[in-house]
Amino acid sequence: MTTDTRERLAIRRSSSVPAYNQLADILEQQIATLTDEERARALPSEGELSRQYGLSRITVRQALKSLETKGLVYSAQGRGSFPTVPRVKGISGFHSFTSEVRRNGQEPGTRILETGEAAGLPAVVTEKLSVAEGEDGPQVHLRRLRLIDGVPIAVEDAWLPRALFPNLTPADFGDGSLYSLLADRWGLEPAWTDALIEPDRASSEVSRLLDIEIDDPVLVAWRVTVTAEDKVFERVRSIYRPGFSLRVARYRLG
Amino acid sequence: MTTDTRERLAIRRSSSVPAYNQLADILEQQIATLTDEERARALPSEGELSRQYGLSRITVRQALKSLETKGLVYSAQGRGSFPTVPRVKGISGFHSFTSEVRRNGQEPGTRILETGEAAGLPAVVTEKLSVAEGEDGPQVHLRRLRLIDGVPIAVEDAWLPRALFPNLTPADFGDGSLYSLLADRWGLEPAWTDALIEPDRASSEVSRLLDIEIDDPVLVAWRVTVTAEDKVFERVRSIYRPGFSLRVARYRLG
DNA sequence: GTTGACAGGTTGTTATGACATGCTAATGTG
DNA sequence: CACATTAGCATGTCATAACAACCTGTCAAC
Repeated sequence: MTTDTRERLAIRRSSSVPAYNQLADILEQQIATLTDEERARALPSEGELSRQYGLSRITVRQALKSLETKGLVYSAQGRGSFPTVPRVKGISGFHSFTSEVRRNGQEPGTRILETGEAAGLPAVVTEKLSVAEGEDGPQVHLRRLRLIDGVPIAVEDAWLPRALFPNLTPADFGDGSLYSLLADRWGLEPAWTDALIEPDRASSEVSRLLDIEIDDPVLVAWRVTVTAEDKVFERVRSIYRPGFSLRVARYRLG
Repeated sequence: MTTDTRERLAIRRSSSVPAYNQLADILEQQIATLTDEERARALPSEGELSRQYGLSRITVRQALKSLETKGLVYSAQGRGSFPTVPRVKGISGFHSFTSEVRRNGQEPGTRILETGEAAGLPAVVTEKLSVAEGEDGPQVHLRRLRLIDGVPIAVEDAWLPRALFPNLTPADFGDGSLYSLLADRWGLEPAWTDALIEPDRASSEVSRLLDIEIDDPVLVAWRVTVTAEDKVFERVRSIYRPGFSLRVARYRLG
């Protein structure tokens, strides 16, 4: 197996994708297919990878560093680099709902409840997410119901700043992934999110949408998502049904 | 001011602290004292910093990269590096409760409710945090009530693996910061955390401790914290009172 | 059998150098 | 004045090199 498989996983120097990114992708995929016993062993050493892929050690380290930042591996001086152990399962409210539910082996669903435009953000949003005066402005609004295997899981209100997405219209909100659309048309991707999570009781409207009782305990998440260049991408309020667990995986401390 | 101040903030090459860490600390502190207008401007360029501190560009980049990983700055090719904008306020359930409440300008309090030892983790914990068979083992248990300005905020159950903290006894749980103790005695620090957050109703016991009504909506957080080398540091269940917002700041996506 | 020194392998830190790529503002041209 | 070009500066990528710090297993000495 080895030689043949490895040949296909070579770094393309002509590609516009940096070599360290290509290597990181290769390693990430290899790690994903490891058995539990193999995960306990060290990855090939930096020198080994350097030789195998014909890259300098600096480039190899850059690839490993990016995997470490993602929380996929850790390095121990004198010992080597090792895959980390995934510690929680479940759905995160932070990444793409659709792809995450699907990766979890379940069927995601989305129903658009309402779309529109607004001159600014509602007061609750500016308060919860401490939006500064100058940061407000025209928004595109989107209200969706999220489902897993047909069961309503959350009511989501999203506000997208018109300034960042000039030609975006409510008509663009189709079946496809919203994030994919925004990445394709404007080349913008979410990189970070800040959130506030609080307990609350279901209002009559929410109870109707989520098919639960009024006053049932729900979880409310207020999020602001920014790009790598710290531009606000969207602001979201999500209301999750009781019994649903929000997953916060690989959160960096310190 | 300039010359004098900058002289004191020099990199000590004899120190055991790496130069890039020293520079990162200097920059982090400088950023913290910037006015809003100054925060909109770029930091000194890599070449500038390189000259100012007598470091190679690689070392400067390493410092900037670590600040970027923390979410404090971002870099834009062709333009420079810039401080990011803090987007949410509040208390995080993930870092040191004491220091975070204090930084927020409030007075933290902790009351130890119960300490003890156990042969293993309770079933709820192993289930929620999907603990593997071999990963269980003797634990030191600690139950605390957390307060802010005298108001009870959360009931926290923490389980620390005996294997990682050999000589730890319930008697060690004093007034001081638990994290500081663990760092001093065993040289271990939390680096990552995985969490599940879910809504629930207050039980009679919780309602008594938090001084709320039975069935009030509360927020339950299940967390497992690991060191940089992916060793389980502690597992915690926290139950937060209604009205309290859990902050998840600078969570990396993608 | 236990201990200690040591060799060899591993990651960590730092330097120098070169070129690629992207942005901005000045310059020049119509 | 409006617009295209361009020089200069910023970060991004990648190579080579050297030494430090740390860990593990081997082997000799006790």
